[in-house]
Amino acid sequence: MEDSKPKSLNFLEEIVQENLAAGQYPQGIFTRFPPEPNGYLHIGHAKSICLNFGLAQKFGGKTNLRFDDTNPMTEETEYVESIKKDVSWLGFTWANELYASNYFEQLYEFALELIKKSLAYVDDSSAEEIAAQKGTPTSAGTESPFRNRSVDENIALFQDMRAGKYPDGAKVLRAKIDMAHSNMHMRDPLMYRIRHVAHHRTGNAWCIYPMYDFAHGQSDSMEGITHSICTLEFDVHRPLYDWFIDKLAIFASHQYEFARLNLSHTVMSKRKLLQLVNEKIVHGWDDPRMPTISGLRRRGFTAASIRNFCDRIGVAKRDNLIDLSLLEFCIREDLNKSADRVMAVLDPVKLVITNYPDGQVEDLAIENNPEDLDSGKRIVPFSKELYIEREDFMVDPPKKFFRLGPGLLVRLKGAYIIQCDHFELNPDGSVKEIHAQYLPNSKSGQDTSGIHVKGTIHWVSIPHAVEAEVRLFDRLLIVEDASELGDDFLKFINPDSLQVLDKVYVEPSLREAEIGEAVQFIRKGYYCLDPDSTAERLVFNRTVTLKDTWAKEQNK
RNA sequence: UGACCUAUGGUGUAAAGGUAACACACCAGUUUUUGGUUCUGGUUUUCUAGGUUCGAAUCCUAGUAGGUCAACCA
Repeated sequence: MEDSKPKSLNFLEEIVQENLAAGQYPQGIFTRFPPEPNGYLHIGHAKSICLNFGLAQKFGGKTNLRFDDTNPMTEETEYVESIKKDVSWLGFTWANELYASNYFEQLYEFALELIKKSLAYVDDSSAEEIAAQKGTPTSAGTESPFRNRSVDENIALFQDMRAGKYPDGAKVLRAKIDMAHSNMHMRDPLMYRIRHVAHHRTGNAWCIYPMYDFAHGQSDSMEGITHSICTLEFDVHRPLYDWFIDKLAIFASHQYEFARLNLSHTVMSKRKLLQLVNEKIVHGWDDPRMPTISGLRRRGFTAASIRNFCDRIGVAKRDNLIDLSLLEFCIREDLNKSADRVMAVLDPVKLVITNYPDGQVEDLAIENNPEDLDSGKRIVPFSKELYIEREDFMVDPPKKFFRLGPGLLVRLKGAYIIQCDHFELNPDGSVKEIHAQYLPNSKSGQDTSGIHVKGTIHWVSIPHAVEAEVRLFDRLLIVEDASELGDDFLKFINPDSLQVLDKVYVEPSLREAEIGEAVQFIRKGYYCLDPDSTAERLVFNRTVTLKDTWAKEQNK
């Protein structure tokens, strides 16, 4: 039985459903994810990946991974590898791994075909001359003096271009359409340019390379792509996309456009991300502050959380600016269910339990995850001297401070209730050491004290503590919307986007942590072990904080 | 003085001419050995003006606002 009330479809799904209902694609639908291998994938690409693969999955189709490698100046195999890794990591399997460069010979034949139909010509004009011929959006262009060369001359010239008889920039192949067209892209667009540059896959086999517009649609067509989805700015390319397919009389792929993802407090364009890397504002493409897939992965985001995020943001044709808090919600939602809880004291202050026997150690069994009863328990050693969080003690606490202060009672997580009776200050006025007494009959799980305390705080036993480094990340930009900042965006970098804590104490179980494994530091946030870690020194990345209503309360 | 795309709470996204809803965010309460989690409730919405219609977020017209387009980039 079909659902009587199907979940509402997005506009792309509606299109596919209508096409299918009309019997247009009996073989099923085909989509493709077509990155240019000139940089690393970011979360905007993740949206496109989820859309392309998701559409095919939903309607029983398939998705190709096609590298749009028509510009040898900028493309490298390094990027191909990282892109494949990221798409796989996100959890998608492509039907075929393909390259636009696979089609160079066929595209060349297509070009000859258009020349023979008098629909393309070789132009000797310079780049500047061609730009001048284009006119402006509000005034028609002018025709090139080379526009009416004979078919035979064009064929000979184009063959010579391929044969390498001309230097870069000497000639181009142009489509003969309409220099007065209201769409600039239809004013005799370039099809081929000369580039005596080695290509990462075809080497020196070619010295002419097709432009995006002459490669993309035909590549789609050759692969039988039914739904070629791309971002809004390609909308104006669609008439040209259709024109080439029509004149070549090949399988009609269709292009559909959606609004790209914009995320608050960050930048998304490859150029700007590259700038952050090159100017060493971040430490690389996989810096955990970067919105790249590799950065998010290193930061501790799970593939499921990113897929979920892409699902929740939806898809439409209007410009959007997604609040970072939605991404944070998605990772918290995932990790809350799956991450084991551990204790780590980020800003330590010493606590002495004066009535606890010297030298005694208790191995406490503490639940790993209250959200997952199957996760079991782990052993955490408890002793007379502990570290607690500096912010969990106040000399003169306000009314609703449910933590430690002179005379106040608080529970040590998984251990005992304690009461503070004394503290010592450093010369600078900061707290040096806190003294408290524990209630021996208040042990966690076997509490007969009858006392209920409002607060529970985390701790680490000093003799058992493992020292670690913790890296706290925050939003990259101090402004929400970077869209109109232009190159000025560097002035709005958050100076506190990275904060390194080099003397953090974590419980000993963390010695067994694995790179990338997510844990929750109780009351502090979700963290994961960074690849920079060594056997001697653990380095943790903060993925995201926990929601903190106390902090919010304080800011009021 | 162009063409094309778009306009729904703070942010996104639904509602196929018939009660404007869902998520995030925010606020209040509940639960809790994490000020986490859970659960409950709440605040806030159809760009403007006309028109068609019994009825318009939806259709039409005109405005307004935002975006895109003039790389031998993709």
